Amino acid sequence: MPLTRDDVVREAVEVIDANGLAGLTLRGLAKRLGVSAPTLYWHVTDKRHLLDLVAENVLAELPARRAPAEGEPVLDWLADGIRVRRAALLAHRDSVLVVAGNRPTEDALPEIERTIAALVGAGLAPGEAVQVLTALGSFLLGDVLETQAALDRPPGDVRPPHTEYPHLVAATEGFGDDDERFETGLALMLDGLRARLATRAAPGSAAT
Amino acid sequence: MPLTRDDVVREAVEVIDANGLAGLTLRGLAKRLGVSAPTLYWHVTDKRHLLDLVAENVLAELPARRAPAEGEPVLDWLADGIRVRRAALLAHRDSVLVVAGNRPTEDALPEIERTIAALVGAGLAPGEAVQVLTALGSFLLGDVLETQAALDRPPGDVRPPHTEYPHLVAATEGFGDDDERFETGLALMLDGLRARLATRAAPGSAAT
DNA sequence: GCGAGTCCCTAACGCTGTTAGAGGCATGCG
DNA sequence: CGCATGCCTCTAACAGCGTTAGGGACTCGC
Repeated sequence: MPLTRDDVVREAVEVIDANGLAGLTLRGLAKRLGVSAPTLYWHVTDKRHLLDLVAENVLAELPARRAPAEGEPVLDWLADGIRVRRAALLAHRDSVLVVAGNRPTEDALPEIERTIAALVGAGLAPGEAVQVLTALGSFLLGDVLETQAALDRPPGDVRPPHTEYPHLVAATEGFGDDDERFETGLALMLDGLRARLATRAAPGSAAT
Repeated sequence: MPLTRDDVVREAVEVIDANGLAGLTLRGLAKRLGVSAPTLYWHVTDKRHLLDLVAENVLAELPARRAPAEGEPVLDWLADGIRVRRAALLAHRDSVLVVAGNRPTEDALPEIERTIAALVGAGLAPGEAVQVLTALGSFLLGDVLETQAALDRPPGDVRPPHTEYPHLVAATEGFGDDDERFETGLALMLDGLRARLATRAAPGSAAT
């Protein structure tokens, strides 16, 4: 059975997961597939193209998203979607470097539309809803980027405690892990959003 | 006058600004400096090392930060610091790719200490303060990453409007520019932080 | 005068993405 | 049956990359 494009993409994902994005070479990938390097150019136009397909493949792992359930708070539903995305990104090494810069794929549009609809339904202006959604996306991207970057450089990263910085020392103790740090940031944004929605839905409970 | 390490780093920054990180090659950089490629290894141990120095150089452009003025709201002061950082990152192409993964430099510590101190003074636990600060940093990084990635891929990026997605269409109209999008996200996080501080400073104005 | 240190050079190695061009192998058509 | 057409793969090779080996000037302190 001949090699398919999907075989190539899947193997590329495995290589990246194992060796990082920098560890992905066409020759190495070809060898793993039992094929010579130029052969890959029959299945894929470019390395850049291959990476686009890899990004698509990673994002396609996201489970299809349900609409918010009846009576379910919109913000809870929103937070859940972000957590799912974060998990998907964290599941693949260097995922941010691969995914960043990709405009949303055609088939991601329905979900974006649905999410914006939910936010508009909650009281946001359409443009505002997109801004809020993008901001959440930026935070997600930055968080995963830092988390994965920290994983790449662990050797001897312990710094001698500087007693001259008392707050910093105190902080490193009650800091928590990556998930906790993420949840703190997410809570911040959602709380801000909640406050904003409150001023929209009930503009003073008296005026207008 | 012989070449100095600073000459090399400064020229590297210029090359990245002009041609992007991928456009930086040691041979090209050497030619611009009127020198052969291996000569660079006299001034710098590695390309990786050079990039570390570039990152340091970019971050060093940040103006020394003052402590919050008497009576100045801490959150305003905090927001200002973030805006300054964003401007510095946006001023250099691919800055996120260069800077990401660098643990804070030794001489960034005093400022971090000062910021944490301000947040703790406002009512946060030390660990919490670091989490909040990191979250703001993640958002900043993600925002700049997306902004710069969008700049790298502008050719024919206009998508035909899909009338099947009414909210999306409505949203693209009132969307605003990059700065506005950033300010929306920043406001979200700061509002969330404000709400959190309110519960700390005055824990119920009745209980406890 | 001379060793040490500084700053630069040419030559070359192994790797990368990528192209040129050819060949085998199945299928469908005359 | 013979033959052409697509599919899938190959070897050979190119230019460019980061990097190393080794050497050669030129300046300083002794």
